[in-house]
Amino acid sequence: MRLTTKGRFAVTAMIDLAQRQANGPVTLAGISERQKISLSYLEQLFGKLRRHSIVASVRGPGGGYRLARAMNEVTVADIIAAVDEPLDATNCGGRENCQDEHRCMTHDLWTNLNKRMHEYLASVSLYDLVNQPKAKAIAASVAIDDRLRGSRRDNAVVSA
Amino acid sequence: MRLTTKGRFAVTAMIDLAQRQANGPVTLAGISERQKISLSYLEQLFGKLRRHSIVASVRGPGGGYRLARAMNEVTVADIIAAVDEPLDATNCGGRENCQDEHRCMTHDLWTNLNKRMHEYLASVSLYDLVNQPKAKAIAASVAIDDRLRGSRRDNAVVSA
DNA sequence: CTAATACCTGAATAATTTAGTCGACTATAC
DNA sequence: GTATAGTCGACTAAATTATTCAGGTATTAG
Repeated sequence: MRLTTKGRFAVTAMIDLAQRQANGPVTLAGISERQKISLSYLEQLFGKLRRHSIVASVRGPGGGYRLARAMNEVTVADIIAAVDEPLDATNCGGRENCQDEHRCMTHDLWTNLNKRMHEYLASVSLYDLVNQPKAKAIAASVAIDDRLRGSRRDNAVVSA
Repeated sequence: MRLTTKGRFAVTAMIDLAQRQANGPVTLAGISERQKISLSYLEQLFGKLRRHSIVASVRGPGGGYRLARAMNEVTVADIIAAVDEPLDATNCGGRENCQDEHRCMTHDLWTNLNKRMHEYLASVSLYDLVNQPKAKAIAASVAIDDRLRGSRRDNAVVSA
């Protein structure tokens, strides 16, 4: 699981779409203008989102894109996975010779963190983002945090 | 907050360091060989980690790197922030003209998700990663269990 | 039917980031 | 003094990200 500016564009565009689809299909031209993302880049991203059945297209005048499922059925993980395709199988993709004990151990630890990240992003839906009662959002993240043992929780900073 | 292969290299290297530092300073050459990361790339990464006071260096023969703080005082967010520097201030970095109502709203929603991501990564320390229940042993026993019971585990892909 | 709209596709390319390489230098242990 | 190992800077190759261009196709309006 990677989290890059590309995924950020996709999530931002999807939030825009989710917010506006009530009035019918949303055009990429509109998203492009509102979110300042180049139209062709959006076309590439939405091509992938469509092929992953996250959005559906309506062609012709008055057309555009709409969500293919309910808002709470679309997670941030779905969006990022659709757009980042290459799914980056870890270095030693399962069967590569992990001769060194320690090498394999580190590898396991990393993939485990990766898995947790994925679970977290899969727990946040488009619905959560758009209908964000702030208390709810915090409660959700705390619930996730509680599943971790012995971790530090004091440093805030959040300059992400 | 970005999560790229660069951050992955840094986290992997830090896990390796954390596991081995009990025997004294750990050399980059060793990490390079074990984790298959080019030495010079590690030098770049550890230069940043050192300048962020996450690791400390010991020069000369027998030297290497050690953690600058206790394992549970170093979070994944710390590591990634140190290595990914540019801290990617969101498009409209606070004071850019957010004339369109909707534009600003989407922006807020995005930064909120970003913040939660950061909080999550800040809740996972190096200690958590290194001292987690041995995935390997568990995986092995589960595999045996499956053969005995003939049960089917839907392997949930997670190929993040 | 025609024209306008908007999705769809692929290719070329610029910009940026990632990753690796090289060469010279500094501190320290022995 | 010599070998070890970090430190620094600059250069380069490869990959990814983002944009632009140049065509298409499906659908609606008139």
